[in-house]
Amino acid sequence: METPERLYLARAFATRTGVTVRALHHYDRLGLLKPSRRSEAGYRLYSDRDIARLQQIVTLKFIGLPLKQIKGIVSARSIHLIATLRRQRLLLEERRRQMDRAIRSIAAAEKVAQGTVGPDPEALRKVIQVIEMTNNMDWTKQYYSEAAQAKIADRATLWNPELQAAVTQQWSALVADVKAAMAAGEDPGGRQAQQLVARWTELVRGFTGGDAEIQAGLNKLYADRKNWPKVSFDPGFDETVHAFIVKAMASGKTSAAE
Amino acid sequence: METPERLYLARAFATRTGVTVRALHHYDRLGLLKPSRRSEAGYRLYSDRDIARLQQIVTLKFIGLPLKQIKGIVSARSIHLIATLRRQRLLLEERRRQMDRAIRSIAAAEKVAQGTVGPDPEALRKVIQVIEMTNNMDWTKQYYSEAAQAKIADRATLWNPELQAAVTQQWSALVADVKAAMAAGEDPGGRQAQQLVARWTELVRGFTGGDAEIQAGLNKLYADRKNWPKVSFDPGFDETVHAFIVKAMASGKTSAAE
DNA sequence: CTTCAGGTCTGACGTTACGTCAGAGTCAAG
DNA sequence: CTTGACTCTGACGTAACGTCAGACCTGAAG
Repeated sequence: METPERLYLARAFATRTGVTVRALHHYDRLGLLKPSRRSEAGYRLYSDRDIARLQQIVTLKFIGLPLKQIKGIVSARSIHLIATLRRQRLLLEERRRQMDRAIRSIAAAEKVAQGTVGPDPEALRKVIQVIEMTNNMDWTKQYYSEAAQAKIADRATLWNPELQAAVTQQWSALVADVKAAMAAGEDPGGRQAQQLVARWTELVRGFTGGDAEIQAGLNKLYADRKNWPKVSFDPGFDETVHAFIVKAMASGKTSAAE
Repeated sequence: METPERLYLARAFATRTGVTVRALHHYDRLGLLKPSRRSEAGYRLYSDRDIARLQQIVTLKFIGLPLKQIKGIVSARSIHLIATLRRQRLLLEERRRQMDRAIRSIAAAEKVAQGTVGPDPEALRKVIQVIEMTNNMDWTKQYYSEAAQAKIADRATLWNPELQAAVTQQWSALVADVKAAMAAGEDPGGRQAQQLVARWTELVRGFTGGDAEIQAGLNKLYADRKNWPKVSFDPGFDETVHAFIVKAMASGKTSAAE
């Protein structure tokens, strides 16, 4: 009989397919979806076949593919369809892990924020601390054994922003003192240096609680320092400082861990 | 003694804090982080205090806040810190659900794509089908009881893209026939109409498997049709078609479900 | 003193997927 | 003929920088 070629004007087509008219213009310009016809006046006329194509586009957009790739897939045959799907999944999974970390950090921050009263001169600082702390714990997790992780989580119950601030402060001070000692040409075996070592091991104990498993994880963590994300804690702590302490430890009788 | 006011040049400051020089320029222009001083030549000179501020910025960026909001938080006191955290968390959680759906869809698509051989004239179509199918199942989940969901998952094992294509095709054909019957002024009680009803109930049975719980969920789903996402399946299916079938069901003795 | 490598500055355009005007033409109805 | 409702194209805006490009600064080597 007759071809029931229904033609839709922009808005009709748009509402029927759930996109906006402007998006249709966009896809048109990109060559992603050109209407099968144009009216004399230049109006876009979409057919039912266009619906199918748009459907594909929308679906591929749903899984997060950029329009350029979508074009490659629906226009020509992209031999790499399977590879593309896989890459996209891995990419999304990575982002998801990232978001999980962010969400956990915020949740932790909300708890301490609830605790603070008044406006927030100090609240912000605490929130920042907690977010970084949570993120760091999340991030360093990979270096610890299951057992060590459990123990850390256990010890984490007695943690709070104030303590964190104090400890950070102590590390900064210690690092500064070590640098000063080095600048003064202090002997790694001397009494001065040994006192610094004592403060150092004391601070480390504050974190490990003297636990060997935690200490082992900490060593692995430090060994991989070149891969640390740049943003973390870090109170001026550098290679030379660490080297000095190690030397001082060796020359002293202190045989504590690295 | 003397103020140990260490000053960093752009690159030094950037590498030390893990951001790029260009990002520093950007934050400067936005008024988010202006270096405490400038050299005679106009070079940016960052101090240790700037480090602290940048640290805050980076941390807030980590939880996904836009720079504008970050500015509000670190510059003035944003009384809404707690509210901001909460909103941001909810937003991220929403996005995460969205991503989870996409990931599950891709995973399902990868399976069928593995199955297909050669290039992909047909593969794309299958992949699209599977993605939509998975997404729809994910989406419609909310309407079904736990028990119904289990049963659906059970029945889903005998599902495949070809079947899906065939069923979609049958629905389209049926809807077209119903429309034709209505246009012809067919009597809802007539034999023609009753045959249409039979086809209809048959197709519904194909999905429900005759299960009452699934049927109940399906009814809830349909009742909420005004909230359906525009993109889904939908073979031309509209209000008038449904009304005709309901009337035909009522006038016939067919007492099957709605 | 000149040159050269390497770092810095500002300004402008590119990116992603459209949203939001703005000015102008189209179309059916009153 | 005038509305009102659409449509079209072009241009600018968005977020957070990346990437030149052209010009300037600085310290060291020749």
